[in-house]
Amino acid sequence: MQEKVITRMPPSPTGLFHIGSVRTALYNYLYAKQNGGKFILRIEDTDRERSKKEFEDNITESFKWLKMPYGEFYRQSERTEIYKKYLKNLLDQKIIYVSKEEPKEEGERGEVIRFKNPNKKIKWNDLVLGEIEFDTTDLEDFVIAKDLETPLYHFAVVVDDMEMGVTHIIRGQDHISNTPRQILILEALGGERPQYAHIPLILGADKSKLSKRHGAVSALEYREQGYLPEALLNFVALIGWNPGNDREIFTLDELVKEFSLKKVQKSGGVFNIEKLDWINKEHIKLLPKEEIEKNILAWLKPACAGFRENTQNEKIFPKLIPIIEERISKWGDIKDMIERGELRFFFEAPNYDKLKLIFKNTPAEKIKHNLELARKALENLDENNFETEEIKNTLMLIADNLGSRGELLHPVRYALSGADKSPDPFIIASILGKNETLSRLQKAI
RNA sequence: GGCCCCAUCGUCUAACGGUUAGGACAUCGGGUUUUCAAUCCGGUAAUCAGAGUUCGAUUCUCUGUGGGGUCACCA
Repeated sequence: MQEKVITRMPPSPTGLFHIGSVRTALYNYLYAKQNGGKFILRIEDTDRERSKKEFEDNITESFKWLKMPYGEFYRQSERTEIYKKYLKNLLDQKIIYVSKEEPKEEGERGEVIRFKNPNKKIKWNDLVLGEIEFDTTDLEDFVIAKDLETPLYHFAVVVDDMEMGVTHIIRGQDHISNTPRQILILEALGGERPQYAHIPLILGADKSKLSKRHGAVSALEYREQGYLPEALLNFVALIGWNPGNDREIFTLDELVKEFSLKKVQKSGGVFNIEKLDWINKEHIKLLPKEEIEKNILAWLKPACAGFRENTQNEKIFPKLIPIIEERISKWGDIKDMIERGELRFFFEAPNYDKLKLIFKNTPAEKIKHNLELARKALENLDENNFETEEIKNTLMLIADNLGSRGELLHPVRYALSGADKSPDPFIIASILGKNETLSRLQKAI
C-alpha cells in the first residue's frame, strides 16, 4: 500500500511571510494535495527573542489570502516537552552531551548541548538535484540546544518532521547544507528518512537570493497592490517549474493536477514583475463580469475620494468600468491612473491649450467648422439614447465624408478630454452625457 | 576562503543523442476607426569556454570559467 504523503511548511515568525516562502508552501501544498496527502503548517518559533506574534499573524493571514488551506497547525513553542523528552533520551545514550563553553557574545550560555558528531559521509538522493554527498566532519560537534527547554532549529525540525510523519521535505536550496546535520540527528533518533526535494531559489534582478532590498517581497504587499492571489500563485509556480507544454495560465486546482516534482528546475529563477502583471491580467479576464465590476468600483471610489463632491460621480463610476478594465493589469493600477489624472476629465471640464485641438496641419478654421458639424449632429440625438454606438455612427458618418477622420475625431476627442491620451471620443461623450458633451464642444468652438 | 549546487534569448522556460534550437513576458515594427488602451500579425534575440565519447552533442564525461547558496548558542 502506498504510504500517505505528508508535507509541511515551517516558517519562522521573525519577519513578514515572503514570496519565496509562498512558492515553497505552494509546492508542498500541491504535492500533498495531488497525492491525497496532508499539508501541515508549523510555526518555528523556538527563538523566543526574535519570534513575534504579529509575524505569525502575517503568515496565517497570507495563507488565508492565498486560499491555501493547511490540514494541521502547530507551534514549536508549545512542544517543548516533546523536544525535552528526546533530548533527555539522547543525553542518556550519550549521543549528545552538555558542554562547558566560553561565551563569545552577549547572551551566549556557559553551557550548551552539543551533538557528538560521528564524522561520517552523508548521502541522499534529492528529488530535484539527484545524488548529493557531504562529509560531516567539518561540522564538528554542533550545538543542538541551549538547554533541555531550549532546542535549536535543527533539533526541533527533525523531531517534528519525524513525529508528524513528514514524508517529503520540499524546501529551498538554501537548506541543502542543513540537510546532512539534520540527517545525522534523525539517525541518532532512529527515525525514518523522508524524501528531500531542494527547489531552486527565487532570485532578484541581480540574481542573488530575493530579499527586502529587491523591493516588495512580502506576500501581503501583493494584496495591497491589488494582485489576485491565484495570479501570484500561478506566477511563482512557474518560477522553477513548468508543465512540459506551452500552457502558462493555471488556477490553483489546475496546478494541483499538473504539478510534478520531476519538472522542477535545478537552477534559480529571477522574479520578473512584468510577467506577474501579465499573468494577473489574464486571471482578471477569467473572473466573472460581476466580480470584475465589484473590484474596480471598490478600488476606484476610494481613489477618487479627493474629487469635488458631486452627485454625478456615483453615476459616472460604473460607466468607467470598461475603460478601466482594459487599461489595468492589477487593481492597484486604478489608483495610479487616478493619481496621474488620467480620468479626471470625466469628473470636471478640462482646461487645455486650444492649439492642441488642431489635427496635424489642418487649418484652425476647418477644425472649428468640423467641431460645429459634430455639435450640430449630436444635438439631434435623443438625450435618452445618447449611447456610444449611436454617437459613433453619427460622428463616423461625418468623419468619413471629410476624407480625413482625424480632422474631426481628434478635435472632438480633445475638446471632451483635454488630454493627449484618452479613450475614444464616442465613449467619452456617452459617459459625459448630451448636455456636458455639447457644452464642451461649444467651449472649444 | 572551505563545502555544496547550478549554467539555453534581457527574463521564465521547451527540445527519447539527429529540430531552420520552440513558446511566453519584455522589446522593436506594422495592421486594426484620431491619441491611449485592448487586439491581431511580424521582427531582433540564446545553447559559458575548451577538450573527450559518438556517424552526430544543448543533451553524456572531464577540465576551466562564471553565478549562486551555506558556513550561529537564527531559522
